[in-house]
Amino acid sequence: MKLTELKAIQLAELFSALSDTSRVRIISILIEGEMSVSALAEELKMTESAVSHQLRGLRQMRLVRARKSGRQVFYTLDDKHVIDLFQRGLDHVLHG
Amino acid sequence: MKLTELKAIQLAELFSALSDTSRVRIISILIEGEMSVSALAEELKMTESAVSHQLRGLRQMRLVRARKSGRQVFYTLDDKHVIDLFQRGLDHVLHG
DNA sequence: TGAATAGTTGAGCAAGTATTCATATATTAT
DNA sequence: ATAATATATGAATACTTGCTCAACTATTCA
Repeated sequence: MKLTELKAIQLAELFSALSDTSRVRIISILIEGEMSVSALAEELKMTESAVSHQLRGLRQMRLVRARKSGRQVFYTLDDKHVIDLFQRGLDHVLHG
Repeated sequence: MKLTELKAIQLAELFSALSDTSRVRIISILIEGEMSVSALAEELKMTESAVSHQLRGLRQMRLVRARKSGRQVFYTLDDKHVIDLFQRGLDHVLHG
């Protein structure tokens, strides 16, 4: 197939977005709908700081979008392609 | 969606398999057909040791299978689901 | 048998990453 | 204005990971 080095890097980066347990859990929750940082933190039993750090990464990868409302920030999923990959990966894990 | 911790870990591990440039390049070559370690190493301009280390990981994840012939070892792809994920990821990278 | 070839493996190192902690910013409430 | 709340961020730390190097096994060739 002979990928260029650039394409190989981009592909690895794409999958890296989903290669961490915390990010996987964040995404699995956001599939239900938008949620604030503190609500995510409570759900995940993680500190708000740790969640915020991961959300920054997901933001930079354009996987989530932030909406500010008062002093809260609500996050939603923003990349249909990656979410589709996520669902397919999940199918694989759940049934064969 | 509320994944169990175990499922989240398994999903992250699945995507981790494809989250490194070297592994992506190895898989992209093996899509064409089986290849020996040294041939892979030459194609990828990597040492045989580095390739062998990555192949071990891919073997443990059941992504590739090894076939020994004389003193050579030929590797082929072994997990259709993950290869399907790979192709979808590639589509995403190649066209939008 | 001895030398050469193909691959594997473990140790060690360098680079990357996720979390915590402390601090900073922004918004709301009193 | 002050205090409290929600989030973001930088530095430090602990952990992970991919590579190199050296040593090892297995196979073929002379």
